[in-house]
Amino acid sequence: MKNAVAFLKDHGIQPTAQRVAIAEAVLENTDHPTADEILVAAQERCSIVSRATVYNALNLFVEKGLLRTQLLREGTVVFDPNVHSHHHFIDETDGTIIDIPWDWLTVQGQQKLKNYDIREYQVILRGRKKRSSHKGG
Amino acid sequence: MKNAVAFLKDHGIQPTAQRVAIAEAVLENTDHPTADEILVAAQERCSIVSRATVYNALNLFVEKGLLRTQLLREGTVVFDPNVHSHHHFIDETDGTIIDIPWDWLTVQGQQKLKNYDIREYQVILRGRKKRSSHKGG
DNA sequence: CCGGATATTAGACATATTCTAATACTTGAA
DNA sequence: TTCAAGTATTAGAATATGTCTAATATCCGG
Repeated sequence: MKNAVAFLKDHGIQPTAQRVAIAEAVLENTDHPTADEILVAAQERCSIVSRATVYNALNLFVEKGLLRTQLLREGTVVFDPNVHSHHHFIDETDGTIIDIPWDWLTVQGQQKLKNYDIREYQVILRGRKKRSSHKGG
Repeated sequence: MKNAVAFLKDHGIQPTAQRVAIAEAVLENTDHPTADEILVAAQERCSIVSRATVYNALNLFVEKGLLRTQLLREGTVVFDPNVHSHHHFIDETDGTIIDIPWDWLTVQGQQKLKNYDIREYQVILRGRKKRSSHKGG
């Protein structure tokens, strides 16, 4: 996040020190962090940020379209700065969540669902990431 | 659930009065209830059932393969007596969760995911159920 | 009926999230 | 700079889901 201040302003969000720290902690984070993980990262970054402020800011960011929540972990919501359509893979060994590009997968058969107005969908896959032999992973 | 007692026995579960009430409350319930909803339904059914027993029994049923948990609602797990592969549609107006048969949808492109061992997957769709004009729904 | 294994229970505990009400900051105008 | 109004932050209380504990109750084979 090169310019979190401008990014927040562009979305009509007053860029306070706390919000900038929270934005920097989450907006380029592809690890699907929880609110608590974002709290820790934001506190490391610059200022004294309270838990309530992290929740307030995250909910505001979601409302303003900077973030989306995803139901991918038991007991807690995770935050995803990728607000475009995509799929998710969950590694069962350690719970790692990985974004899967939208165009890697095609879902066919939606004409069967003619009684439903589908606004969005995603494929959620579970399994294990293979360790590739010659490249890092 | 015509014979919850036999069903529990078949799965190696001692069929106490509480467990039978819980089984009857959840095993033919396609509404994807939460633990708390199951507690209420079980209490209506027959006996004094405590919250702890509901959680104990539900976790046991999951372990023994009678139920599966699904992450489809914020803040709480839901229980699904359909333990076979299927998809889910979530009605955004009221949160209703509807099972979608496995063979209605086909997911293509999994060769792109050659670095992942996929154990299972499902499509999660969100939108609104249309009211069909000549049939109930 | 006895005793050991198993099941149930209330309430304590842990955690995630929201609410409340007080305090602090920001901003624009005088 | 100072003021006031609006906005943001905060600690801690409140709520909700779920687990744990330790005491009690039930079940079942002998």
